[in-house]
Amino acid sequence: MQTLKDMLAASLWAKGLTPEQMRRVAAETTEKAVPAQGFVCRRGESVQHWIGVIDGLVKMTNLSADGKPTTFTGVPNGGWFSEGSLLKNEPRRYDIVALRASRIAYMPRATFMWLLDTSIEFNRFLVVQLNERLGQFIAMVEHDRLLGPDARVARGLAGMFNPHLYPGMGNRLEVSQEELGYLAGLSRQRVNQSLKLLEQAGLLRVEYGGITVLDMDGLNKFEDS
DNA sequence: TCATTAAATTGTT
DNA sequence: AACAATTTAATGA
Repeated sequence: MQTLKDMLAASLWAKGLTPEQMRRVAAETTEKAVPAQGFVCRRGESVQHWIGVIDGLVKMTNLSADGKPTTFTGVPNGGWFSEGSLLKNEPRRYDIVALRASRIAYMPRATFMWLLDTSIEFNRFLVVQLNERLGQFIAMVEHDRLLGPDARVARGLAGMFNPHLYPGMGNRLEVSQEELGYLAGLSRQRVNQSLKLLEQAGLLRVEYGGITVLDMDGLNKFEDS
């Protein structure tokens, strides 16, 4: 559990800001508690905020025509998202749902645009963030088609520890196996099997209410068929 | 602080 | 999907 101020201070993009810039950001960014399974924001809404996860875990998800939910990625503590839709000024394409009770930071569009206009550092950060995100999604398409369930769990987990997108993550992720199932698109039972396999491979440790990553590199390289 | 109970999560079928 | 086992959190003595 951390405060909005802590989170801002820990965010990479905030490091290059002047004290005045920092003050404005802190003053205009609001915080909201979202219960588990609650909507952080909905598909179709016009995008008015850049959104950060102060504490908790959210997923970017969508419903296919036949009602099957598809989760694209999870965003843990310290992650910011929505810059793409903000820049394009289009309606939001995905539902953002809290996987557990979370506290969310909302930076108004005006503040975001102002940072974009005044801070070189902020622009630099965004370029890196967009590039990382692009890589993440490309990799995800690849994985969904080429890798088996065990590897998908492995890569999905590894993706949540991306230091560019989600700085300051420890090596422990507090997420139930059920939640991992939502993220990987697998049943809880299958996730349970996968986690055991990965544990036997020495890549992570399965714990009550979460997992601890032991070998990030190994997770990224894990393959099966 | 310890014991009991309820709730959440895991492991297995 | 259902069930049992396990862990944590909450309660009260």
